[in-house]
Amino acid sequence: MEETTELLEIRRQKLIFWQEKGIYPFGQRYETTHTSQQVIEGFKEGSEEKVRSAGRLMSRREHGKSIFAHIKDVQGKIQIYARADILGDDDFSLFKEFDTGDFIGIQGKVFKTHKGEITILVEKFTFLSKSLRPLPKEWYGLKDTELRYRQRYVDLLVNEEVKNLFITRGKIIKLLKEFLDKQDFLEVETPMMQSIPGGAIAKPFITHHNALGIDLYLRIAPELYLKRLVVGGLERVYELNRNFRNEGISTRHNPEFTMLEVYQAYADYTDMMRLTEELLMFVVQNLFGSLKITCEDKEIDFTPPWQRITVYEAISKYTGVEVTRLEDIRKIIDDKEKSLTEILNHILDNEVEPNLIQPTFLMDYPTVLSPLARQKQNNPELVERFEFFISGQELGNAYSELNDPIEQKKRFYEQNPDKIDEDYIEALEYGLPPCGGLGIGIDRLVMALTNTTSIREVVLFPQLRPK
RNA sequence: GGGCUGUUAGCUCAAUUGGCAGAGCAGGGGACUCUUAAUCCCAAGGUUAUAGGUUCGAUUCCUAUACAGCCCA
Repeated sequence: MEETTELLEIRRQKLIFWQEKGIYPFGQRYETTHTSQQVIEGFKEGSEEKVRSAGRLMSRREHGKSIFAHIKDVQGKIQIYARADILGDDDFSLFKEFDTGDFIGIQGKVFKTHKGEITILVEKFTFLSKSLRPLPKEWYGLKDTELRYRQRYVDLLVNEEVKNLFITRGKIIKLLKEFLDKQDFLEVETPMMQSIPGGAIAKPFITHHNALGIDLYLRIAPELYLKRLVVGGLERVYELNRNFRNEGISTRHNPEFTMLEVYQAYADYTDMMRLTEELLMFVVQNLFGSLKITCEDKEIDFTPPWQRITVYEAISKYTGVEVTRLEDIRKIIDDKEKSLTEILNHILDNEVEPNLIQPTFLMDYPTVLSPLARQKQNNPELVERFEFFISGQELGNAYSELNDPIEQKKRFYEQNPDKIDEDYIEALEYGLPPCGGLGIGIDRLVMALTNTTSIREVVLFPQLRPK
């Protein structure tokens, strides 16, 4: 697989050049005093402060006996200025051999150029690491989506907005945890390898444990384990981590995706609505300094209370057909081939959800769709459940948890008599307090908050077919 | 799974009706001590995704494959 092009060959030769000069071009630790932004923020006119900084050489402008260049660190870029009369002819000619992409450490005093850019005058430099491959020109960036996903490191390097998006993703996750931690929720970790994949309806990935001699499934949801913890007296828990579903890949689905699940004892789905509002309000306010953001040319206002509408009300509103019972949806689509749940999902996906632009709770789902949710006391056909939507996208799902082990077993049986998680039923038999549960799809939340339309843009290394 | 679109130099993009495959930047050589998409001069860089087919001649038309993107189920 040895790939040789002229460009790679030239860089290999540079490697040899440095070694012949007695410089090993894969250096060691380098102590810095300033990041790029600290240099800029700390600048005082006339102070001539000496700094040590390090970064990747991103551009170069050579003028005979002087060179302007930019080095880049995680915070940004800082201009550096090398002159033959400062470095001496030998070191200056060495400096000329740096390629864009190389990591260098520099030491020198800070000044402002005639054009007003804060710049480090290079008095000493250290080779930190050689780049053996050419970088795409930053000006044009890297646009080829396939290359961007396969070589995300290059994407991050040359596309500033991509780097910023993933920094934002990190902030969102930090803020979510910060809010929940303040509310006394305990972050926990439950098995990703499960012998019965529960908590959702989806095809799991199968793996094998050699020592135990059994097949295991990568989890499709952590739900049943988190509720076991509430049985065990951990009254407020959350887990924010990966789920795996062996299904199609699309702009909204990656086989592994990140989910936040929260459980709160003695609460119900109305508490989960308030929790959702407060949680997202906290995140959005801290991230943007406002509760209003622009997403796909539309202003989204996170100010609570959000719209609350039942599933049947929403269907009636958006199709114009009065629906009060599940069977009524056959008045909208009369397809004998399709089950009621198929028709319902079709109507919700196509007629209802695209209209839910402002944050909206769509509530009170039919019981047949929700085997883990508690029925409404005045109507056992419906459960206390909501999904919430922003920009027409489903971002989360919540319910008053079903804590009746007998009813739960019955519902599992109706769903699939061959795969009943008896241990979970047994846990419920010990007693699950009334409990509200909430799940939020983190990738989709990040998409909504960063105005992105493909999940691959918010996952660092999206799944692709190997080349 | 189905449909549509794309794949040309390291990167970003051209190429007329089927008629010598081009540019900018990067990279190489040279000039230049305040540039910042530096500038100026010179030279180079290609199995047009892959495999076939039609044709005197294919980046261009056809078939298949691979990968990707968008839409649909």
